[in-house]
Amino acid sequence: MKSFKIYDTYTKNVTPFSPLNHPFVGIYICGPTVYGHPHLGHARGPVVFDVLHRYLKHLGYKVRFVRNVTDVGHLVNDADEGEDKIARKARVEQVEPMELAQFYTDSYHHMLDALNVLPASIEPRASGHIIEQIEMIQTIIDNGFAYESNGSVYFDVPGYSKTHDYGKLSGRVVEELIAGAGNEARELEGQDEKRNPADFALWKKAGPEHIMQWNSPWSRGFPGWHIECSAMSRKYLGETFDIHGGGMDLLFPHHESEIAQSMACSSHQPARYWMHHNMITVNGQKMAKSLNNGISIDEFFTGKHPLLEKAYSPMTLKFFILQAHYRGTLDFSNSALQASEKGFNRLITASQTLSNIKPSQDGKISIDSLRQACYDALNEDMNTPILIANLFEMVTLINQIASGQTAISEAALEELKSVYNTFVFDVLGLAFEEKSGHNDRIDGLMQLLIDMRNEAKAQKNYALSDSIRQKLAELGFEIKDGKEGTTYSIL
RNA sequence: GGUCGAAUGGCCGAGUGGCUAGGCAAAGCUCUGCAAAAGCUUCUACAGCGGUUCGAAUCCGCUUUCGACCUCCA
Repeated sequence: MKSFKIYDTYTKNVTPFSPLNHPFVGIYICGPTVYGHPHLGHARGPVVFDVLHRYLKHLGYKVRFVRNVTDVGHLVNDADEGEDKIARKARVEQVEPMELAQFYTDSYHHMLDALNVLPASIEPRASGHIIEQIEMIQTIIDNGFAYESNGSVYFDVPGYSKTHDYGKLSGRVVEELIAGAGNEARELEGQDEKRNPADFALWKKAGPEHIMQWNSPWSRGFPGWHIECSAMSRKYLGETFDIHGGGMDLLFPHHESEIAQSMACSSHQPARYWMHHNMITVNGQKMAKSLNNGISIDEFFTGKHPLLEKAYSPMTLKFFILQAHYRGTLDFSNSALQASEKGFNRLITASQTLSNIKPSQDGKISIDSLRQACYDALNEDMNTPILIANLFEMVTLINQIASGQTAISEAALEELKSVYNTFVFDVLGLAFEEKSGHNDRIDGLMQLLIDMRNEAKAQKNYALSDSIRQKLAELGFEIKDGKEGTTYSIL
């Protein structure tokens, strides 16, 4: 059996995964900045890393999964100048900053619940770790890698890069960053506080317009962009932990700076593996606020957006995401979503079919190779599309058995049930969707109608039987006549 | 402008040198009172031009088109 391998962005190789302290695995994922409702693109990271979380658990690891909530520190403008994003929005909406952060954190959690994402072991907030951030900044200053300037503290990139490789993760050339390459066309405010344009803020002195501010040795202010993740991952996972994940757009400067901060603080690489998922695009372009092409999660689930032909369910979205490899871009389109919707239904219906299958003495089917193919797919850098392809092979097998075209032994059937349900529900984290609500009373009611229709059929009263079928279809119930009897599903 | 990446059948999307996924859509057949569901079958693609090789979607070069990052971003 192949071992679990993941693509490490830092070394740019697919490398075998082995945890620092077997069987424990520490994972840190950069969570959302809670200044707005989540959009479609925000769903990808949680879904991708949920599979990682679930698969590692399935493999027997004890996982501590940390996902932060950024409720301070991200600025509206570049160059470390400008208002805190959250504070700005709070002023606009006339509410407490923390009220706003809570509101959008809840919104984010609603999305996670809908997508059946496992809860994080720890979900730290940046605003709750100001002390840790200040301590870390002080250590970096003491170590000579940061300097104070007018109440703010900046990381000394040129100084750091004399002895360290700033830019390795994101493929930047540090000399060009130091020279300010790419900044020529931009008007950057407050660069005079910095010794070098490549330097980034660890602490910012707050002006009176900043609602969120804290005391520090340097000024009353707020922490910089990147220090929160370094401080919180360090606190909960240690100076070095196993996997750090996030979107590819965080590669630079966020993750690059995290590495620098950790190295400057403790001479340790923060993460042993860096995993980055790609973006969801709309018409080939990244979904982003600035492009005004964002579809909020709520709009997606209700279908209320000009780009949407209809509403799509959370599981359709999850399945859509999992049908592509996490490192490739994934382009949104209605036809692709509708294909995913049908594919997901096929997969989930097969699970129900499977539970009704009867084993046979002369069954010759073996699913050993299919099971192995499932593990191989995930072991090879979490290739969920190949895993799903293998699951569909099982679906065909399940349907063949159910229609009597082939037979399966009791032992093989148990194995098939175990493998299929494990991967569909436990590892991929897909779930039945209670559209109108399957329950005992509906089931009983439906059985009554099915019996009545079958009686009509037996009496060749097709007008009545077709009428029952038609009326049920109009109500969203699909009647399926199989060899083993009649079943129904809710559309 | 710099750095990096992508181009696969009607659509989505795997696949890194020979065995050429999977889903959706389409067509035919089986089953069915008729349907639906399900099964079987068919549709065999790799942007273009060169090169390497016995053999290339896969490696190399060039061209074209597109994208990401370089600024908050999942």
